Amino acid sequence: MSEDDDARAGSNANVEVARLFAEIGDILEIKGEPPYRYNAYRTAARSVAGATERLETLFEQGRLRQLSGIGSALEAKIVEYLSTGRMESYDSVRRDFPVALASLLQVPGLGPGRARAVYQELGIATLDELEQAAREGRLREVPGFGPKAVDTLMANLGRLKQRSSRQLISDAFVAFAQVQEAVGATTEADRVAIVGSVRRMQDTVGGLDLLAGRDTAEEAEQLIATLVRLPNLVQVLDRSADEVTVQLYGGLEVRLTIVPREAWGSALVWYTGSRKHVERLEALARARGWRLGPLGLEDDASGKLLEREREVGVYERLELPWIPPELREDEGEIEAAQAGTLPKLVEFGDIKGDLHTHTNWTDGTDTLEDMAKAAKARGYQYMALTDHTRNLAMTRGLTPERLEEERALVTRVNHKLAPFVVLLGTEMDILSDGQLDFPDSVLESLDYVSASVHTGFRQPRDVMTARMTRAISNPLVNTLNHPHGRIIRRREGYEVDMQAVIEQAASGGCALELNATPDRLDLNGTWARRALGLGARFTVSSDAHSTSELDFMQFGVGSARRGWLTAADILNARPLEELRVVLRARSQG
DNA sequence: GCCGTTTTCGGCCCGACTGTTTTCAGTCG
Repeated sequence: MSEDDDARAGSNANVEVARLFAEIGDILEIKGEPPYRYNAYRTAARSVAGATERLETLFEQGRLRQLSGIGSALEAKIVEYLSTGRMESYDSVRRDFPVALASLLQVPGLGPGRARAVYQELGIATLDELEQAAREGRLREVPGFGPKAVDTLMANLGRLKQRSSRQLISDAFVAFAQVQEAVGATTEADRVAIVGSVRRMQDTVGGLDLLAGRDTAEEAEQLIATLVRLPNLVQVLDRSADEVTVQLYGGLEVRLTIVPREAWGSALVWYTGSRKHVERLEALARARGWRLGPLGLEDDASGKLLEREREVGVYERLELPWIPPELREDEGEIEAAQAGTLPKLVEFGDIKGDLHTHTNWTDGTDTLEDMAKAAKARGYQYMALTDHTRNLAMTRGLTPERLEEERALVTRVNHKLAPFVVLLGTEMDILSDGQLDFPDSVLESLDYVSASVHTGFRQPRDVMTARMTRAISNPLVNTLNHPHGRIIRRREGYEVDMQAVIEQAASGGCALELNATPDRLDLNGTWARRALGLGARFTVSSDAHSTSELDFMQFGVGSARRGWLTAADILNARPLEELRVVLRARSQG
C-alpha cells in the first residue's frame, strides 16, 4: 500500500462518476426534461455508487454495461471520464444552470419548476440565498409565489435546517457487506463485526462502527489499508494504527476499530454500547472493586484480568445473563436481567410469513408468482398479497373488480406452490374521513385486511386521530400499517395522537404493523414497547415492492426486539392455521 | 437514456390538491 493509492482514493472514479450522473439528473429535471431522461441518470448514479468493483477494472474487462442502468450512451460517458477526467455533457448542462441549484429541490413545496423560476428571476441558487430573498420579500416578485407559498416555504426551510444527518440502517448493512467482501479478498482476518448503534438495530444510525480482532500489528495495517481502498470512498476522516474512520458516497461514516484478538469479548461490550448501558456495567464493576474497559474487565488493585475473551463472560462476571444488543439502552434491561425477567426476544427464524407485499399489479415490480417463490425460498409458510386500492391512483390501485382478477391469480399460484400459501389481502387506503376504500362486503371476502393512510397528510391532529381510530374500529381490519407515516430523511409523520390510536388498536384487537422498510421502520422499537404495555398485538412485515425487498424483514425484527417483543406478540410468527384463527376471530368481533 | 419470455420500438406510476390563477402550473403521494 503506497501513499499514492491513498491520495487517489480521495477522488476515486466510482464516486466522481456517481456524483456527476446524479447532478446531471438534477439539472435535467430543473431544465424541464422528461422524467425518463433525468431518471436514467439517477438510476445510473445509484448503480455506479453501489458497484463493488472499480470502474477502471470494469472498463478494462469490458463489463461496464453489466451495471444496471448503464447502456451505450452512459457507458461512453464513463469511458470519457476515465480517459480524460472530464465529462462533456456535465460541463454542458452546467452552463445552463448552476449545480448548487439542485439543493433547492430538498425543500418541500419547491419542485423543479419553481427552482427554475427563482433562478431565472432572481439568480438564486442556494438555500441561504433563497431564505434571504424570502425574508426580504423579493420572492413575491417571482410568478407563482403568493403570500401563502412564501410562508410555507419559510417554515419548510426552517425544518430542513433542523433535519438530522442520521443515516438509514440499511445503508450501514450494505457498507458492512462491502467491507466484508473487501476484507475477505485481501486479508486473513476473519473477524469483522458490527458494533455500535447498528448492532443495537436503532432505526437510524449516526454511522457504522466495526470491530476487528488482530494477532499482529501487520494485520491491523492490512485491515486499514483495505478500508481506505473501498470503491465508494469519499475521504479518510481519521486514521491511526488501530482505528480508521472513512466517509462513503452518500455520507455514511464507517469507523473500524482494531483490538487484540484476545480482547474480543470486552471490546464487543464496550463498542456496542450504548454509552448509558456501558456506564451501568462500569458501575457494577466498580462496586466489586473492578474496572471495565474495551480491553478487559480487570481487578483494580492487582490489575489482574478477570475476563476479556468472551462477551457473555463479561456479563457473567457481573452476575448478569447476556443481554441482547437491541436492549442495551439503559431502559430497564439491567434491572430485568438482574431479576431474571428478560424477555425471550423474537428472532428472525420465528417469522413464518410476510404480511405486507406488493406486485406489478400496483406499484411493485415483480409478478405475484415471483414474489411468492421468493417468500417460499426464504423459508416462509405464507405471504399476504396486499396491493394498493383505487384511492391511491398513482400506484394504479385496485378496484374491487381487479381484486377479483387477482383472486384468480392467487388460486393458480397457490396450486403451483403448495404447501406454500398466498393469502389474498389488501393494503386498503383509509380515506380522509376515516372510511375505508372498499365496502365491508369486499373486505369480508379477503383472507387479510390491512389499512393505511397515504393521502391528506396535512390534516389537523384531531381530525387525523379521529380518522385513524375510526378506520381501525372496523372489526374487518386486521392491521394498521405504518402508523406514523414518516419517511426517514424525507418527511415527518403526520400529526396524530398516536397514544389514542394504539389504545384503540390494543382494546379493539387491531394489530399494529412494524413496517420493516428501512426508511419507514414504523412503528419503531420505542413505540412498539409502549403499545406492548397496552396489550397490543403486532405484525412485522417488509412492505416489499420487489423480491429482494423481502429481505427488509431483518430490520423489522430488529425494531421488534428493541420493542421487547416475543414471538407470541407477533401474528406472523404463528403457523398458518393459528394465524387464520386469529384473523377470523377479529372479523367476528 | 434504458430496456425487453407481453416489446429491438415504444414504453417509462397518474390523479388530486393547492394556491395561484382567471383557466392552470406545480407539487405531491
